[in-house]
Amino acid sequence: MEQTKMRILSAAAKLFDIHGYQGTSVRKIAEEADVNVALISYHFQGKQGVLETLMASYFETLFRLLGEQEATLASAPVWQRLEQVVRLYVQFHCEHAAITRLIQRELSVESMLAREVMTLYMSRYKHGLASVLEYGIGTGEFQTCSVDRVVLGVTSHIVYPLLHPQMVRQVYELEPASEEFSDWLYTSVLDFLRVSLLPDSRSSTLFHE
Amino acid sequence: MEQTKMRILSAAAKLFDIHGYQGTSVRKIAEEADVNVALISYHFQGKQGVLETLMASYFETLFRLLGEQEATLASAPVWQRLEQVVRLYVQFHCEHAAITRLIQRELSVESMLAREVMTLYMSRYKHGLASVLEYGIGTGEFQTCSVDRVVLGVTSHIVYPLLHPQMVRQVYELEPASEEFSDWLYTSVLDFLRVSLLPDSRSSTLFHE
DNA sequence: GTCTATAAGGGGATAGAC
DNA sequence: GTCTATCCCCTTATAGAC
Repeated sequence: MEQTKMRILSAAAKLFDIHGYQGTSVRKIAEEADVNVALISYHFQGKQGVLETLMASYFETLFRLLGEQEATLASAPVWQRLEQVVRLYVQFHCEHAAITRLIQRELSVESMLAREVMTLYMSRYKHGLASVLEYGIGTGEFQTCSVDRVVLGVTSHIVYPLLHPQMVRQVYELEPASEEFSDWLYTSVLDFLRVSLLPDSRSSTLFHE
Repeated sequence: MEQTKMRILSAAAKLFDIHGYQGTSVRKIAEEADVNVALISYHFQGKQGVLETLMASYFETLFRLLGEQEATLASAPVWQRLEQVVRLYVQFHCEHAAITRLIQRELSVESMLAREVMTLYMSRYKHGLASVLEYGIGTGEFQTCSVDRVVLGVTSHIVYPLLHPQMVRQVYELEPASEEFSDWLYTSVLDFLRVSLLPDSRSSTLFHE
């Protein structure tokens, strides 16, 4: 049943986030989902299938949202488009913090199981931001700079705090899942982009080749 | 024997980095170290003891280096002290990239084994950077800002690329272990700090409360 | 300090009944 | 689609010989 698959995915997302992928057994997932163990293999061909399904659905959702936005903003001024893309990235990561954490963590394991699947997703993931930056540089509205490095800077800013929610709670006294946190992150990243991309900025070699 | 302990620690650091802590078995560590399995329990009271020893030695080394630097630079101008502290952090993280990756990854697991041990280390870890910033703000040489947020920004910048060495290789065409990468990271972080801390910067709300 | 042998348990996956 | 029972492998840790 479709409901069973959803229960398994929810339970797995929760436990993978708390204990890590390797630290979670299919038995624990079944228990948390209140579902028989064998159903995990039946519906997802095993534990790795659950992970891959989670990742796929995460990225497909992000790409769908990016596509929808692209359609409505295609002719808007480039800075406004950048603002909207950044807002989408920040909100998406915050809303799906647990899976973001899971993906980023597993991605840092060199012998990751689903590495081939991931490289494809990551390339489209980067392109969502990079394409707007490249367009702005092309029209001369943005300073010439290394797009790759700016994208890495933005990603670091957004993702790193999500990787350590307990630190964010202590240091920021902000709930990582809250709207305040999301808003603050959005403002920070835009400031960073302003400094990196807009001319009339004071002399800085930041992210410029 | 002391050599045996070192062989185990080296092997464990390598395998934990490649496969993750949970993904590495004591048998594989023993094999990689060319040492009998039982010696891991004998010398480190089990697998977790190896992890804790690695983490402890990592932080003790960093804190010792910070202390030595503090002693020689105590009376230097604050911006120069900041430069030296940042250089130390960047170089240290790059030189010990594998253990940095391991620690940051395991730290993002909510049910991490050695969490109590870690919180103590992390507080001193942050203080190394924060103390210089606070001093500079106190003398009025740095703009008033949220020290915690600047420290998080710096940490994100340094650590995130190290978490994804394969991405760095593709995107930057730089070897994450190389001196060029370390130098670039140093320059980037200093630029970031200049924008965040020094007055006469163009209007930016970045990291200011 | 080092080794062998073994204990005691948990892991993922599946065959076959319903 | 769901469940039970089971297989087989690998895990960590340790007792006891050397």
